[in-house]
Amino acid sequence: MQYWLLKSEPNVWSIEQQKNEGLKGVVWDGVRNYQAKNNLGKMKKGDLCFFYHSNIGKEIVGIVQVIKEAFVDPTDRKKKFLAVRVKFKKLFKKPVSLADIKKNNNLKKLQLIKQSRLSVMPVDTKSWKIILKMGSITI
DNA sequence: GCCAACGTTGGC
DNA sequence: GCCAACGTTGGC
Repeated sequence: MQYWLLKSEPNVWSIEQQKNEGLKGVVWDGVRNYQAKNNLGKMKKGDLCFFYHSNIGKEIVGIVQVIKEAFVDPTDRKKKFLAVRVKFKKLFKKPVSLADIKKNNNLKKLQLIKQSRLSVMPVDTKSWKIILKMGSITI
């Protein structure tokens, strides 16, 4: 089991919309960055991902789960990039803001801080657990 | 709205 | 293959 963080602007794709799609989930497409693509390619069915709202909110708001491993992004005409299918899993009781993450010395290594432009990134188990606690949820 | 940090493109 | 110019993302 591997953990990830997915980023989206809530006015494009919010956790609420994700929730509304229910069990069938949504295709996570539109990624046009090689580093993000490589990460998508490593995802396994069942992996869990934090769902981060960029720009508006700037906080981790929930968790989604990978239900279909990487395939060619249907929106990519050149068929170079990948997409996965994810479904809504859980909402944070208390969203964990970027400011809170920055304040926590144990989360210094999160790529979210260093590489703010990357939209798909791995999260190590330790950080995952810390953030779950901060959001006062269990999985 | 500004700007830093990246990515990408295209001329050479 | 290098690098300048340009475009985009996202925090502030």
